[in-house]
Amino acid sequence: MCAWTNLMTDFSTRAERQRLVLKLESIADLTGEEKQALLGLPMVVKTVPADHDIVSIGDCPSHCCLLLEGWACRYKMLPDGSRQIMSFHIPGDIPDLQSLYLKTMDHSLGTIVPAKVALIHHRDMHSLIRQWEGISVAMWRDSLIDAAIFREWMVGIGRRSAHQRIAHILCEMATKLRMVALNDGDTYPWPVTQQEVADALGLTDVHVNRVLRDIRKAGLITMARGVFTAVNWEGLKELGQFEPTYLHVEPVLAA
Amino acid sequence: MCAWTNLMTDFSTRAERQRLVLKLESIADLTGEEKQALLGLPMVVKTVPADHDIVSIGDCPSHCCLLLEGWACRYKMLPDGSRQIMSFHIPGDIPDLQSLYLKTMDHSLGTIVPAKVALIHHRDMHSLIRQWEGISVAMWRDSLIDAAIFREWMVGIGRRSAHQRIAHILCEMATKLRMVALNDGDTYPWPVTQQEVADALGLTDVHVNRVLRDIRKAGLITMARGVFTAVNWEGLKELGQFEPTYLHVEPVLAA
DNA sequence: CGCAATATTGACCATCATCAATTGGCGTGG
DNA sequence: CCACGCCAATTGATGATGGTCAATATTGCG
Repeated sequence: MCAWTNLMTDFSTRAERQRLVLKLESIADLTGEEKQALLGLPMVVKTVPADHDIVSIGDCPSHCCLLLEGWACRYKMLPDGSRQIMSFHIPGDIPDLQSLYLKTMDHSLGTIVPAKVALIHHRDMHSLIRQWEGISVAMWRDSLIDAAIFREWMVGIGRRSAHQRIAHILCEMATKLRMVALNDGDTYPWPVTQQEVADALGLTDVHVNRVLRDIRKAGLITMARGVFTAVNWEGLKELGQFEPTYLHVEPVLAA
Repeated sequence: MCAWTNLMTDFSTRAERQRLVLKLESIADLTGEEKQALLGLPMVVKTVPADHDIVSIGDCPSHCCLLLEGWACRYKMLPDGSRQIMSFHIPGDIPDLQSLYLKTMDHSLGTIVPAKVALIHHRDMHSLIRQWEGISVAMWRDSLIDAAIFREWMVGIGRRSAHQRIAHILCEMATKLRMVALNDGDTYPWPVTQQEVADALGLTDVHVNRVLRDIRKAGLITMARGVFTAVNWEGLKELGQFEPTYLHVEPVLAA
């Protein structure tokens, strides 16, 4: 049951294909030819409502998906009905790149808010990777950075307090949003419910609520109506022990 | 401070290079030429004592490491001295493949017991990947399976009880050991201390001890002197909610 | 305006952490 | 061969972080 069948469909605009170039350029160097090749990549654009799967566990997708608008998350359900969210994704991300090499999805990818995604056929992606070294390197780096973020989340869930975890994820998402210029000053979009934060951090919604109140009262952030502001960025970083090395934003020094 | 400088060093034997072929064949199809290419790969063998880093956080390695003997783990230390282990590795694994594309280590790789590793220069690995499609696919799959295991651990630490987590990790390691024929019947090597299990699962050593006692008393396992036996494999799987899909051992159907 | 989803707060409780002491296994050296 | 010492395993007592259950307030939205 793919949520996007029967939904609005269109061919991609140039601006949308440009998004992919911008994303990959942020993680590896690309030649002019490589950028041209990316701009020629066939993509089909679909919209997906909030809280719907883009790809579900057990699926064997034939396409990768580039997130154009909205937020998504990867998650797994447990037998008792609880959920673990394993990553949040923002525009520019390619959350199911892995389906290129692992046929069966071992988790689901769902929207958090209404989203627009571009579907890229595996065949096309494979031939691009085969042909262009720079694109291949960018894809490698992207999925390895993905894994690095998983590891950092494990550290948080395993060894950090609830206060530290929440501060940390705010820092992480703020940094990721800044990298693709999706924020305005110290203010960031925050379309995630407290229940979703709880599912991401191994907590309950009730506890997330209390901790957010503490962090607000401590004057580190404000948060309201889908927006969060880092009032005291240094303090927030310190509370969350945020050290962005694992995001590997280091200047990319060619292949 | 590389732990292996000044330690015993040697060129690899054919059997050791064969290990790499076996590992990669277990995750992707290789042609005869590709296997030959792998057997020709220059490797230098080193021994590393127990509890020493093979690569440390912050390092910029010039080599990848193939684990030949012993167990290793990837981990991060926290400011308060606590530790999160993010993966266990057994012979055949290439735990720092990521250093091929991400210059700086964002975590450390250390031994659990005395180990023997083969070092492969990035240059050689890169040229192999560039030249041989099958080897490239195997490497991709390997690092994506790695990421899938991280995600599964997140699920455990975030949402499973201590009993479930411990049962789950026993199932996982048993399955991995069976895949490379490192066990004997229902008995598996288990060189990991309770403290290390605790650091992997986000628990304390004391609690791991109590939970292991429960699981032993329930007749699911026995564990002693570096060896563990699955007495009731089905029961253990059920307790741990172990579903090995995420290990992607599905029959590999060509590229 | 009214419903539904989300956020918020309170009271109580459980899992797991902390602190501390004891036991057992095993290698080493006298 | 046995005593010593070290490390890991084990057990007990107590406590704190975060979970559960439940009620109420807000907010967004048609």
